[in-house]
Amino acid sequence: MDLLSELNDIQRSAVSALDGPVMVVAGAGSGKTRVLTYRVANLILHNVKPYEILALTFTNKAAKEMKERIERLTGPAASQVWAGTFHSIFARILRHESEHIGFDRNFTIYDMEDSRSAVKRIMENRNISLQRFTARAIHARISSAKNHLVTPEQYAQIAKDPNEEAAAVVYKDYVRTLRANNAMDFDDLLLKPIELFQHHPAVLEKYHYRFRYLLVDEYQDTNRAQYMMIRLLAQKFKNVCVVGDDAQSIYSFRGADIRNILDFEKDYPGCKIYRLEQNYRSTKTILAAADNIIKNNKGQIPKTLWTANPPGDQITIIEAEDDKDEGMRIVQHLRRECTHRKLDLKDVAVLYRTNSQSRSLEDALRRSAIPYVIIGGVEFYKRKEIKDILSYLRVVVNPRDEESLLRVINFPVRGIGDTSIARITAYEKTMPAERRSLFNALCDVHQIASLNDRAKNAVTQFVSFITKYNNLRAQLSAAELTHALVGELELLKKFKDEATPESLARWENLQELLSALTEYCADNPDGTLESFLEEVSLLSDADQKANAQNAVTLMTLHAAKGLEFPLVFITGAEDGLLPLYQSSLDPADVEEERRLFYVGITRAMQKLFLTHTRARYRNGELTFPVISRFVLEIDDGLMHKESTSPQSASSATVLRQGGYVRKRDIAAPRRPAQDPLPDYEGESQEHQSLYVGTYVVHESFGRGKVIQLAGRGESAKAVVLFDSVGRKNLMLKYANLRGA
DNA sequence: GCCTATCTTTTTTTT
DNA sequence: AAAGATAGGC
Repeated sequence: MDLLSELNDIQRSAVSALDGPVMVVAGAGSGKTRVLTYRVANLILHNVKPYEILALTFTNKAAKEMKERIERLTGPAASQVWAGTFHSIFARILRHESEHIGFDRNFTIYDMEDSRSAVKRIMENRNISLQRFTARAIHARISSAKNHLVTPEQYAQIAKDPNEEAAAVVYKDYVRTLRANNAMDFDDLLLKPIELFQHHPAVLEKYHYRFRYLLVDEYQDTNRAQYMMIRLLAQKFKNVCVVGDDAQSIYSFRGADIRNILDFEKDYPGCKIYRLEQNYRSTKTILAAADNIIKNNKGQIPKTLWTANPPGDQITIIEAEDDKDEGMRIVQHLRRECTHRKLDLKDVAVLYRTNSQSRSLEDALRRSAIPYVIIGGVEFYKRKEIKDILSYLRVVVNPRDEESLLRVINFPVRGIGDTSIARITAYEKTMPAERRSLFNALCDVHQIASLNDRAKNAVTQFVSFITKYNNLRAQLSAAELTHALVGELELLKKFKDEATPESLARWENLQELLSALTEYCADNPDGTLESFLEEVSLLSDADQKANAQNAVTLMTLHAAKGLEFPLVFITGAEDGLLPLYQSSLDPADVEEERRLFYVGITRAMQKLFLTHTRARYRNGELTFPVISRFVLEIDDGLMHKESTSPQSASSATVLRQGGYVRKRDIAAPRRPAQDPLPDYEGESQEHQSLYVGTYVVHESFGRGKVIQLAGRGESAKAVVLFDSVGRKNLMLKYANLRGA
């Protein structure tokens, strides 16, 4: 077959260089997926065994699509290629090699919620103030340490401030707890294989031969642990091909290290480097705008993307009144563009920075009866009623999983409350170490003198319930077992009887879980309950069921990575959202936000819209954003502004000098950075003199400095840092502040 | 032990 | 706006 004729010169070289280290620097839309799939196909055609090839992708969906494409090129043998995410591939390896690292092969995979709740419990046990340090922050530090391959011991040594000292203490306990629970968190799925390979050279050797050829997609978003894993696996044969684009690195917040791509040459001397610079996806206009923006970042690998595509239409900037209006305008343009360009709804993506923005967009689409799918958001498997059932299943599979056990021990309510649990855990502490676990303590319930009979009975019943299903695993399929378990708990009946809209939604969700399991068992005849639970834990947002119906896609900018759409709307192009306020202080963070915006823009093939609002609700508070600084980096000639709606004709738009729209008569002096309360209707006259940074006097708290102002009129609030009592949140209506 | 009403806090992206 | 924490009634 003439595989190579469908590629351009550089793509062909990258696909043809079979042995040795290869890096492909692939700009947006330059056909990097094509290179990856053709490369695998080419390896197979050159008699490399499909099962000796490991392709690590960013999502399970990408892996699945890649395998399908390879299969089309080379035939059914391609199904033996190892393709998947780092997490799912190494979870499989860990189960296989579990005896080497002291875990049982049925270990549970903890998601962030589980991990956080374990951290919280440890903090409570250690009497670490949850006021001072949130479980969330401590867990974030632990996770970051793990991603940078820092052990608890090392972390304790380098801990400087009280935050890090607290985290160090918790980190040690946390590692112990997870081991005791026979559980691993997401980070462990990367860390444990490294430990395994480092401590068991023979095992590593086995995988050197197992995975003779390595391919890594989205290399710019790998973290130190992933980097180390590749290095270990590639050590022997050095057949490693990485593909990435430093301009699209958007995951440093979870440890991704751009150095991995920048230093590839140093790490793999003699490597071949190919640069894909021809973009096949977007119009000249869209590509030029993307380039305008990204060149404001320092420290990029220099490259010039070009395209043979036509110039296409200008980018349209829409200024909406508020988030509601934003949704309506998008609907209006979406309809028009779909008609003019003969596009389907599935050709349209609406992107946003934060998940919470999806609400107003959904409302608008629903009102207009336009079908849509949301990628991510509150995921199905994270909903309470679903997680409760999954927790039961996890306990059935792994009774040592204490997080799940605590979640279900009193759900549905069976009279085992906090007091009983405290008594049981007190008993647990007296147990001999080798069989000490919460579940074993429950089994010993009759020896716990402090427990009353009612609680004892409830515990006995609960234990026999779990034991029964634990034994049934051998006879029933995953779907049958879950059906029986849900039936015995009578949850469907309970939800139906309650008959509130929420409980009916739960009923539906539960039914959906049961059908998902049935489907899973049909697709995977030898799929176990364990494997189902693993698959569910490692699903990513982007793995969500393919867009079967013809519907508009709504998702975050992060989730859009790797995708393309003829028509793209990027919403909330406002300072505070893009870049996000929290990220706008550190220049390195602003650069990452800029790359995120760049990723969004380069998703668009034909036509791009950028929307921003003059007023937006955020966390229940009305804010008045200005247009994103990133939009102002685009050349004026590449965009035009959608005329303002009639009702806002009098609005004073804040623009940079020489901006792309100039209302004839706006004088609107740029409002000072330290803004008084917005005062459009003349409300809140009484607080006109209050600014961020001014000092005020409160009757009982004394003198303080205003550090934040929010809301207006009746609901106006201020955050004040008092000399005596520290930070306070005050309602201006009641606070009675006076100037100092 | 459990449920409800009422604060209080949060305020990002995710395998 | 929504989730979480706390307090008080049954």
